[in-house]
Amino acid sequence: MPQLSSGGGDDLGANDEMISFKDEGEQEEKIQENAFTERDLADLKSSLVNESEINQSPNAAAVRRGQQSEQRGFPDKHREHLDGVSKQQDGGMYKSPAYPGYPFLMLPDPYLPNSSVSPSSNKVSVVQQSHGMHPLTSLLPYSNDHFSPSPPHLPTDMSQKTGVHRHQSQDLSGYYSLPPGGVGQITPSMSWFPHSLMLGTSGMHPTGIPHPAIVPPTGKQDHDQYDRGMYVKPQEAKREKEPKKPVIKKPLNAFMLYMKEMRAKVIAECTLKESAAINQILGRRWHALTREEQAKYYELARKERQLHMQLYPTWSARDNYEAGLSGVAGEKSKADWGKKKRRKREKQQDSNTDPGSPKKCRARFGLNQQTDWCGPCR
DNA sequence: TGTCCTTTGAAGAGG
DNA sequence: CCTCTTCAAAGGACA
Repeated sequence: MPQLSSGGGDDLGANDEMISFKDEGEQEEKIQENAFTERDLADLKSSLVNESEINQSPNAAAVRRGQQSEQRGFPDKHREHLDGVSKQQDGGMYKSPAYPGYPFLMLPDPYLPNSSVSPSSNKVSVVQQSHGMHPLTSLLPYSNDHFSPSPPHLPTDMSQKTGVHRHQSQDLSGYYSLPPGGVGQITPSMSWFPHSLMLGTSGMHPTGIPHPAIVPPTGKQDHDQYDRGMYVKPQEAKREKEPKKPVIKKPLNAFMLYMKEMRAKVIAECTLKESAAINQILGRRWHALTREEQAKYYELARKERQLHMQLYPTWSARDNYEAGLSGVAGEKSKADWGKKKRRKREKQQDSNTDPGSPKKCRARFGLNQQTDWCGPCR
């Protein structure tokens, strides 16, 4: 139980990860530049990044405009910020409006179909609705009962914060989607409540909790049929009559939360729809965020994990390793999982022999021994 | 129809 | 303990 055992130390992420985080940011950026030969896309991406820098965090933008070099310093910054957040939690973390697009808890009611409030801009809300849900609907609480407005494990000042943390009770939410029309069923025994207030009264517990993380083990468990398991297409309604084990999905990490919120905005801005490209943009934007801005997501992710753990104390990420791709716990799925695993390993090996696998060399030798890296990686 | 792509972070497995 | 792998979201692209 790393999350719990680490308690407050868990905070916003492991420090050691931040090291790799730094590497990624630096190296991947270069990779991306090379990988994306399509000029327009590259331009679009860079423009988006710049734009986001300008809009969201002028400071970060200024720094970043110097580009990659500053990213080398980011990890330190980030590490600092993590420490700072975990120990201080205030340090301006939410004091600055530097990130106006983060009113997670400023939403009057994300479930209101025509809610005009959007996380970042008005135009985004349109897109969000087109996605069938408000990106921030995922931030609605599983149940307020599971968390007091000011959980003891959190710094006390967190609950005293204005803005985001002023709504701590809502903040302590699940980040699983809850589309407006998603009063659908998760499983025959589960119903989903469209409004967070309804969740608030719940005695939702692992046995019968309609939790957004729970999705039916369909062949394709996530994308199509369910958005975080929350809505059911007509055909799915039939399928779900068959008793199946619900699949509890992993809690979203900080970056995933960020992606969920910002994806619609990026899509709206650039009309790109390809997730791979969008994710690249989001990845760069993520790096462009100030530590305070990132801290919000780390904090949310931490709460998400804690809540997830409270709701599903017996759940383990390993469950989904094995339940795997099909979401069906069984021999077949295990076999499929093995196949995929094998495929990925093959790919890894290929990329190993293949020039240009920076991650490999970086992971193997570390940043400080770049002299040991192969040429392309260097 | 299923998988890949692409991102970061968390967590589990294995050496 | 460290490294590697998988999964989480997303939707177009592709075999």
